[in-house]
Amino acid sequence: MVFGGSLSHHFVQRLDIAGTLLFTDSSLMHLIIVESPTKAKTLNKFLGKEYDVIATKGHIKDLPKSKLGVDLENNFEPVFEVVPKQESNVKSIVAAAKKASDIYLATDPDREGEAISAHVAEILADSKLKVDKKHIRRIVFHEITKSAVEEAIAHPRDVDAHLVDAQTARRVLDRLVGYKLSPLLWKKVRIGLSAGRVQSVTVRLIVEKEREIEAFKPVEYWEIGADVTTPEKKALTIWLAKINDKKAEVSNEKTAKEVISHLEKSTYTISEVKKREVKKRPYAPFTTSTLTQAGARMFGWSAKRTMSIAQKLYEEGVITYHRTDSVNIAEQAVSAAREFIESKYGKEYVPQSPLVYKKQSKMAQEAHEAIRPTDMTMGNVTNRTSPIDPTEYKLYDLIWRRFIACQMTDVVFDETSISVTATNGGGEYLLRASGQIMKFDGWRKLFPQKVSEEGVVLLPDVHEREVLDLQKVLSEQKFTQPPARFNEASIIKTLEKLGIGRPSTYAPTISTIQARGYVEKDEGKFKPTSVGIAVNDFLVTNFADVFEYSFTASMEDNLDKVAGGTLDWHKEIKTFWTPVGKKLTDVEKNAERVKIAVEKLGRECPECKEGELVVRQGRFGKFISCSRFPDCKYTEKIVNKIDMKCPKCEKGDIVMKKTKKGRKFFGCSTYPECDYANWKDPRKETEEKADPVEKDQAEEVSA
DNA sequence: CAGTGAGCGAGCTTCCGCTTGACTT
Repeated sequence: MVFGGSLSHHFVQRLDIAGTLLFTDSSLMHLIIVESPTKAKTLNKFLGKEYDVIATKGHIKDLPKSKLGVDLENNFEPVFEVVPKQESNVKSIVAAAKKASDIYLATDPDREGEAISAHVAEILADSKLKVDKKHIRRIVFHEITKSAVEEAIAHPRDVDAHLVDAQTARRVLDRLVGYKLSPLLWKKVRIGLSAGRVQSVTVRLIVEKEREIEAFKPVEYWEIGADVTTPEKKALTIWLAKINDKKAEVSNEKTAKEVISHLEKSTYTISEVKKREVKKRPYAPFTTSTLTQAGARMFGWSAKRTMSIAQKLYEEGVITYHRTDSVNIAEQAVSAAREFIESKYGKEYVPQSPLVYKKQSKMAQEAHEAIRPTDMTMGNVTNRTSPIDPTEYKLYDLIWRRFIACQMTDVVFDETSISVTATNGGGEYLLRASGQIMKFDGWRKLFPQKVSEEGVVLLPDVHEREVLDLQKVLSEQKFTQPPARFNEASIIKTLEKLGIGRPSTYAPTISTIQARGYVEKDEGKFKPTSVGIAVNDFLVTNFADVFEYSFTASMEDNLDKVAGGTLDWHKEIKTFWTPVGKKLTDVEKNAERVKIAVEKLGRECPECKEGELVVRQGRFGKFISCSRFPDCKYTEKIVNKIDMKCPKCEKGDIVMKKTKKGRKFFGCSTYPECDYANWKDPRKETEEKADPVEKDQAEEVSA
């Protein structure tokens, strides 16, 4: 099967390379190497049988896990080794290459993808292949469509050594920060801790937010308004906006009482009625960041959960790749969406020209498309032999609606703003009411607005110079609120804005900082622990530059220079590491061991009767011990009982615990007498089998 | 998956980013 003009061209080229061999060995093929196995499967389906597509499943070479792998004495020379878990996969790639006449390295079109291609090329160069090294070429495509692949194959190039250098620099920098500063923490704070360019700054955000909250002083203010009626006896509520032509600021009870007494005696006249049309564009299609934020906001899911469900949808072929920072959409998908919208909702819901979205982050690499359904009609989800899992459907439906909506017309509101002057009671006051009425739903057809949302205030029909009857002056004392703690959605949003972390690392980073005991979730909000605060202050004090919020952004600027060939990567790393390395030696030698704050319980130690019991944080979470440690070694466990007897011994209570990695599990309180243990909440086991949707909600409540 | 803090001093912990299974006691 010949597939487009560009391929026939290659066919000729291939004959030149391999000569008559092709005619005698029909097993020789064009090999395409990609990263994702699902992508390989898709490509294998729509490329002909002359093509073989195989996946690297991510990086195949990396620095060793148990060593630094960077030679500080020798210009930061890194040691990239085949990743142990990838050995068998690498063998398959080499085997496939041995059957190939030419090889296309089609890993993702970004820094990491370029490095993977380089690593594949290195491994293949060391193997005995029939194909000449010259015929291992690099191709890139941003969409998994036939035309994008055809176009890519028509324009092969060599691996970009500068881009690979940029990846090397990034990798070496992260390794130096992680593997040099973590051991420093083991020495100065506690064993098993970790530091890193991304995780430590994420903890810093949470620690500093907590400090803002602690330092916050509520400020009193008064909200003042009036219930009035129109000449037609229609009710209307208006709110104070200006006093004597200045912004109304009522900050204490005395002023409030004065204003209220004036308003009670005032005459209310409508001074202005303004009507205007307001349009709102739909939201951009999902990226990893916005998808995980929506998963948290709409379903209460953790980023990890949203991503694992998205992974399944991707593997089932019903959505595009879910680890992406791009809002770009394949042209074919846009046309398909427009056709679908017209046939299902009508012409008036299709914009004149397709809507184009601009990247949300300056640091976005846009190696993939936005996250979207692969079939606009949902046919591949609804017409299945076995029905889709309800939880998967929930996320799929959200992705589908967000995408279809992103190519629909604006929602149009009539916005009315009524200004009312209140005079003759002492002082001159301006009060306002505003409301919106939806005139055309547009993309809101797929996201109906709830009555409780703003903009659905219905206003009576009124006219300028009409006089209103005062029914009641309204007043309420209020206080400004402290800033909100981060939750999963807002921390991911902030990281993305700062350019810190990547789509593939948002969820794992959140898991890591919890597993290390740096932060805890309290009703879905992140709070720093005493260990998190101690480690953060130690790192920020001693290595201010590295853990600055802007560090990653300036690193990226330099990596761009490396990628452009105007900066040598060794030089970049040397400039970075020289001062940090010096500081490290100094801190290692001179810094005191960090003391971690303990919470006092105000209870005497039952063993020595001298010390006070305190809550300490160990590697496995919190526990109670004597303040006189190490003189007194008394400890007490903090048990988290759930209301259930152990099903195995029927004597102990079920308690909730955490593993070293921070994963929750349920065990028997009489351990080690009884060794009952379960990953899942034993109370929910029976419900789960009965109703998978219920299970889903139950898990979230407990999470 | 059954602990924790300090310090004893054998051997180990740790990073970010790319990608999936292999694990489920």
